[in-house]
Amino acid sequence: MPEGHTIHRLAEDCLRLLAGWQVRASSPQGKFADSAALLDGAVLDGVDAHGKHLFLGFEGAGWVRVHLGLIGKVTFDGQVSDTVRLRLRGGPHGEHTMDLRGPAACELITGPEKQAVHDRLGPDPLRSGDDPRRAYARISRSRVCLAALLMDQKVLAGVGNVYRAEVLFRHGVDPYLPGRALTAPLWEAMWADLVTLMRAGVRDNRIDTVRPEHEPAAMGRPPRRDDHGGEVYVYRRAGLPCLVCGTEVRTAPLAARNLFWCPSCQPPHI
DNA sequence: AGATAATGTACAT
DNA sequence: TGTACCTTATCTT
Repeated sequence: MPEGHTIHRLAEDCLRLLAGWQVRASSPQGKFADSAALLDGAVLDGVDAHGKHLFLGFEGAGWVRVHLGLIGKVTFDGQVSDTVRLRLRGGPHGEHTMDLRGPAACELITGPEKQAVHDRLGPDPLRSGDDPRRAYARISRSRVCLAALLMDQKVLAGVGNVYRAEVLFRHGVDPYLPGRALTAPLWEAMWADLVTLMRAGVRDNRIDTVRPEHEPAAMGRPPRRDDHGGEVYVYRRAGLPCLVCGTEVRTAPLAARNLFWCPSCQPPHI
């Protein structure tokens, strides 16, 4: 379930369960075996997350950069499996196991290489101190539509297909609005909303975006949970009635992903 | 701007 | 058995 909140939650979990102790590192699936051998016995001494990149720091050995891609997953349940790219076992008595499966990237890098990743990413709503005006400087100069810009990690880091659809809906913004037509106050509001939504996402380990007054219970509808466990307005709800106005939610491919929106709550610009 | 490849799982047919 | 997927790097137009 990889959007930015997942990665920041993983960083917290790794810090809590594994950091500060020597780890046993292995690669049952094999692809990371050489690097795992270098890490084996090192102390995990730092974690970091920026957008959808997770960094695990090992004393004297550098950083492991992990990107989950579309299908990567991390579990802490210790189930034996031969599809595990990287297994870390640690904690005070070696009782915690982190298993990484199917990542798009898992590589051992240096400090400067880590910095180069930060340099090519935009501000992240989950990194306190990141400046939303850096994103706005690019958005306000672009003719590309907002739905594409919100997913561009050079513009804004951490937002994926769910948060882009939901933040556009929550602000009544047409996904096809060109970036240059977005006003500064509206961008400030969308950023502030992303900070709130994504922090809740880290806390709950899932994406919930529906305001209490639109919860199915409050609307007299039966309770509903979407496929990924959270409550959302439009993501993957194509053809279903909008939770606010009842209009059918629409879908269309945009920037290689399925976009979802409500044509009456998010009316077309001009 | 679009098409494709890569990786693992879950759910539909 | 097929297909969708909370992604993106790398190709071709």
